[in-house]
Amino acid sequence: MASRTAAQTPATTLDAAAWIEAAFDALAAGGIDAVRVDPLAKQLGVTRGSFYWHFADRAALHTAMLKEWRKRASYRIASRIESRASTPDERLKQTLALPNSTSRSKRAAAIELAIRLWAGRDTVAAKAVKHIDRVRLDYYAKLYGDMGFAPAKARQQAYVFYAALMAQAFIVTDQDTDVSGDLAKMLVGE
Amino acid sequence: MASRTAAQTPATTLDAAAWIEAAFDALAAGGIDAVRVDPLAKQLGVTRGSFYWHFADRAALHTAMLKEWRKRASYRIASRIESRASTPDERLKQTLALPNSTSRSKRAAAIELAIRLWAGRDTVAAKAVKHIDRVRLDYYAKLYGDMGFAPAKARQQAYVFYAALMAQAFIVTDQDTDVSGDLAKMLVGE
DNA sequence: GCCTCGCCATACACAAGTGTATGGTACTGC
DNA sequence: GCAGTACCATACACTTGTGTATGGCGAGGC
Repeated sequence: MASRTAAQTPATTLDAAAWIEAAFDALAAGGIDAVRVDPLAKQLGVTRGSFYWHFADRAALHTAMLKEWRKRASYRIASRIESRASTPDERLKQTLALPNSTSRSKRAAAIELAIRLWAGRDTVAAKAVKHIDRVRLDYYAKLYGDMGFAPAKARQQAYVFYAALMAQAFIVTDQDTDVSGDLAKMLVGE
Repeated sequence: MASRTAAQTPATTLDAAAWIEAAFDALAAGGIDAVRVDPLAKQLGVTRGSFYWHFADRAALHTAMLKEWRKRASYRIASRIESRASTPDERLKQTLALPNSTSRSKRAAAIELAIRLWAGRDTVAAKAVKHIDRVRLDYYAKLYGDMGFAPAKARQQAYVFYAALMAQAFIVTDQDTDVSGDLAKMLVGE
């Protein structure tokens, strides 16, 4: 639908990926209802004619966003599983130590929020969230299992770990009290 | 602005509180951008004429919602502090055991999500979230302190507790795996 | 029994967004 | 060098929402 003959993109033209990227910006800013064709076109410097070339309608963009989100979230986990470079507890600590004050991380947090709110009224979005949550929880549980925890206990630890990780994105503390280090000791270092 | 001569409400007429309540429904369903005058009027069975009697404009409703949310969230914590009926660990367990599958709890969770997403672009909403998060964290930290934890450790425990509590509302697990009991043992019962 | 006032309906002008139809342009392969 | 095609602009009809201005209607006060 949006594949040129060669793999080149002349930088003057747009492809579906550019629309999706701008759509994620809008999603982070104002939820799924803010993902509108006209504002996106203005931000991209084109008209709606471009959009309706790449997508059938607004709903098509929304489903494409969900697909892309699933792909990225799954890929991120998969690539961590592949890179057998460190011990499981170090991996958990590294995950907790991910920056969460940059604009990039704030965008990701807002996207997580928006998609979860979206999932409240859209079954497709709900399925995507449920799937990704399972992938992540399975991964964390596996790491805790590798650390020696029994399966049931590892799952509980994974849940609390995941909760703390998400909370860093959602809970607004005073001056970003550096809890990541404390959390690492509590949840991993023991 | 919306006070009758007597405190009676003839049940045929509306007051600002009814609008705010419907606004929270819309907020839970679709975020702050879904809080629109016309759809609210249709749901309430009246026209916009009623709305612009009680509120100056749409922004006035939004600020009233924030004020109401702050009031309720603060009141909930305050009333728990007042009711010195049980031990701190039992209070924490009771908080974790709150139902989270009912439509009422799902609405509350969606409101939390929507307001936090809203806070990303509205400074007033951000202040409200920051304030409520501090109130809640202070309360949980106080309970952990009463349990014997040192202040710093109590704050960390409170953070993880709050994170797990919020995660129950945000994370979508398979068949509502009953983690609340396990969490209580992990986070409170030791 | 009128008169005020709280409350809501109606009507209007305006803005923003959707989808569609159609035309234009630049690059492609042959 | 020409036809085809990928990509985008333009114009149109339609829908939804905002705010405002004004009119109506019922319940009490005097």
